[in-house]
Amino acid sequence: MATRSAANLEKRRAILDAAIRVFAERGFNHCRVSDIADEAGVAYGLVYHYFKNKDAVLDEVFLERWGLMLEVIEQAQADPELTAREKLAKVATFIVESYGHRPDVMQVVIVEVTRQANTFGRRHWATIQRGHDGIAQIVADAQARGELRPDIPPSFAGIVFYGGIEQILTSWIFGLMPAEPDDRRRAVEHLVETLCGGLDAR
Amino acid sequence: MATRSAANLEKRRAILDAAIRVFAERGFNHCRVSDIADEAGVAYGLVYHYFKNKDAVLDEVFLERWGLMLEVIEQAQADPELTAREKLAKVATFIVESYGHRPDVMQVVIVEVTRQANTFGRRHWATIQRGHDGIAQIVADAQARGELRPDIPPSFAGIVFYGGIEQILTSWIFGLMPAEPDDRRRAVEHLVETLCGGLDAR
Amino acid sequence: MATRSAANLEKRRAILDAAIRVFAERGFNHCRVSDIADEAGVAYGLVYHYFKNKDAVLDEVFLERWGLMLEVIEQAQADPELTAREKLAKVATFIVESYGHRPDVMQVVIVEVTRQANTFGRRHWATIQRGHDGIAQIVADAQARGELRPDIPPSFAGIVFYGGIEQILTSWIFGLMPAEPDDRRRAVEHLVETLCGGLDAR
Amino acid sequence: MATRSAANLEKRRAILDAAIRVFAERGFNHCRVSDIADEAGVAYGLVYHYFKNKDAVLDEVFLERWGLMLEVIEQAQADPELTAREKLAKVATFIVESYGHRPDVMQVVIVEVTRQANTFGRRHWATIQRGHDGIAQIVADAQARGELRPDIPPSFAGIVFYGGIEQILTSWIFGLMPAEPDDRRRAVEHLVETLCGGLDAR
DNA sequence: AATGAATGAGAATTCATTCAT
DNA sequence: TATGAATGAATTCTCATTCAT
Repeated sequence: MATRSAANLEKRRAILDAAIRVFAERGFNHCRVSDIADEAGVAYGLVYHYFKNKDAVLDEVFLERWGLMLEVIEQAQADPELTAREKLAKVATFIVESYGHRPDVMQVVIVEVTRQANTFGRRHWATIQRGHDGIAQIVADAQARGELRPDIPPSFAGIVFYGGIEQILTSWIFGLMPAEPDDRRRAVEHLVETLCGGLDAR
Repeated sequence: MATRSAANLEKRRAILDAAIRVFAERGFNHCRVSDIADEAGVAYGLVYHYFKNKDAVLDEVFLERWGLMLEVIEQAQADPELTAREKLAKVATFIVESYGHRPDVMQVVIVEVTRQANTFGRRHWATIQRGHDGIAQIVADAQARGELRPDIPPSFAGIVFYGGIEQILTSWIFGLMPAEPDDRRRAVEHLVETLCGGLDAR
Repeated sequence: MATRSAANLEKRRAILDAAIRVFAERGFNHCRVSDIADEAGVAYGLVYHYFKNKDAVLDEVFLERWGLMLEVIEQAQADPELTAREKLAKVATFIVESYGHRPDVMQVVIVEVTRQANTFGRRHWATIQRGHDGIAQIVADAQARGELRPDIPPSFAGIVFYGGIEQILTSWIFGLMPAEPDDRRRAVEHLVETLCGGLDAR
Repeated sequence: MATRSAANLEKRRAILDAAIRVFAERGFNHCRVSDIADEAGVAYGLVYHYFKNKDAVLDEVFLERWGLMLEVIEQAQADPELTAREKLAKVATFIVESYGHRPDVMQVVIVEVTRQANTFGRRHWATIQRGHDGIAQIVADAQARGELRPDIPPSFAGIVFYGGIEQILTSWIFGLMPAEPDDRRRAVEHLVETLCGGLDAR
């Protein structure tokens, strides 16, 4: 029975993983449900057995990954040991390394969901915002401690920070910038350094 | 003949303006060519007389506006009178005030083109990059003059700057932040202040 | 073994009863086999254990009830004690009271089978006709006895009688006429009186 | 211009006529929209140019014919020269001869619409009822004039009359009774004679 | 007897684009 | 320049049925 259930979950997982691959390769709108099924090696109808429709597959791909990110943001924010810079670096590192490990997943999350302001982005707006808000909270906390300057609205900082990361990943996704391990590490450093230290010469 | 031509250009213009309205209202993918024609008050086929296809209409909406921005960036970059901060503020102001004057145009440009990494964004990637590059150039120039710190790659700074603005506009477009004249002014100030001054307390 | 079998028949019966409910509520074509199973509280596949397919379930619902009606018609026809009017009233009463007791069953029989001339109606045409023929026989017998006029073909009378009842029940099923006990009693009286006595004033 | 318009209407008409043929031959549910288009000799999409969807085609086939019948009923009812029997005969004759001239149309109207209590029948219930009501009005008028007995509710008589005719046509449609010109003439006579004169021997 | 995962055929609908007038 | 009728490719989703366990 446990085996049965596990086998079933395996098929469901296979569909999700196949979806990530074909969504990343062809884009959500340019792949058919049958492409997912073929890639997963299952029958067409099984996709609809496990998912309400094609949208629901993408929803789950997004929510699964975005949920992990939200957890990291929350942990970072709540960690009393870390400075604001360390917290922001931790968040940025997680996102950037997510791309390092699973560029396909991050491509789907960003290209097909968060940047699709008219469709999936709008549907998941609240969830997406929880990410911005978490970053904003990190900033607000640091402002309250006097660690960061108080005259920039935290929500604004959160949006700019996230916008910056998203643009970086977009550049990687489309091969406009190298994304080797060192590039990724530097991206985090530069991002934190830019936003916290500022571009001004000292 | 001149009158005739002017009348023709008027119809062409009417189609473009109508397209902006319907693209902004329903999104490029959710409006039909006939919606554009209806909104413009012209016959279906006339859209195809003036434009190769539906894509070409959006292309032109995008290129028209993005071209203006590129000019502003170029002018700012080349202006020897301005500091880096002033140049960045000029660019940011142009974008932000473009949204103030024509939120529909900017919504179409951002939501339907620059954020559509798989379709229009990819097609116009080179053009979009010219914007990032212009900003990068402003940073590079300032670094060479010792006005900005030299250890952040200018191209990186350009991407983060643009990513930040795009995210701000996206928030405005979807009503997640107020976009009144004062909000827009402050957004520019905060953005420049964040990126140049940094968030760190002094 | 007997207990086992009884338990099994109970499940089978539960499926049939569930089918009647969902067929009546949503219509045969708008309910899935899983709806029947859910309503019966059994697993999907069990429906296919007891029935060849979805059609077979409806077939049985129909045949079960229509068989009862055929028996009543046969009994009425064969009863030497009854006049033609009494026989027709007996048949009409049975149908009308079937609706009184089990409106769901009669709805399914009429809406999903006898009126479906292209599908189930056609399949069960012979069975349905046995009803018309039984009524025709009642008329023919009465004509032979001089009780009814001989110049109306009995088969024709049977069709009109049945068509009249079916239309009455259809009106009830869709709430176009009240179907309270008194309405039902009067419907029988009026039907027999109309067809035998005629509408002409005397 | 008139030619153009006429040509267009011709195509529309061709689609309707083709639909009647394929609906009659295969049944509404068993034919695809492409069957209609093929039969009409037009492209698939043209069906959707002239009709909202497949349902709308059947709706129009029904309404066109049923409208004619309603006119005949109204005329008959309003004609002061006619007796009730003559009025009912006129209505019955129109229906029966409609079948004589266009058995395909009447088959579609009855089999695919009026008998489809769960789908099209329900949608057009109000329109269908106007037919029953018209007949009921004929009966009511005659009762008021003392021409028909007053103790049978006119609405009831209308339902039985219509149910009788529908059942007759259904028998014809499925070849269960001959429907030659003489059969049709006799059907009208027998129906009127049965309902007005009654089956009782005198 | 009982379960429910797995299969895959089938059909409506949309809409960009063409083209005759 | 202007019209809008005509074309037909493309894809989702449903659900009856099968079958391994």
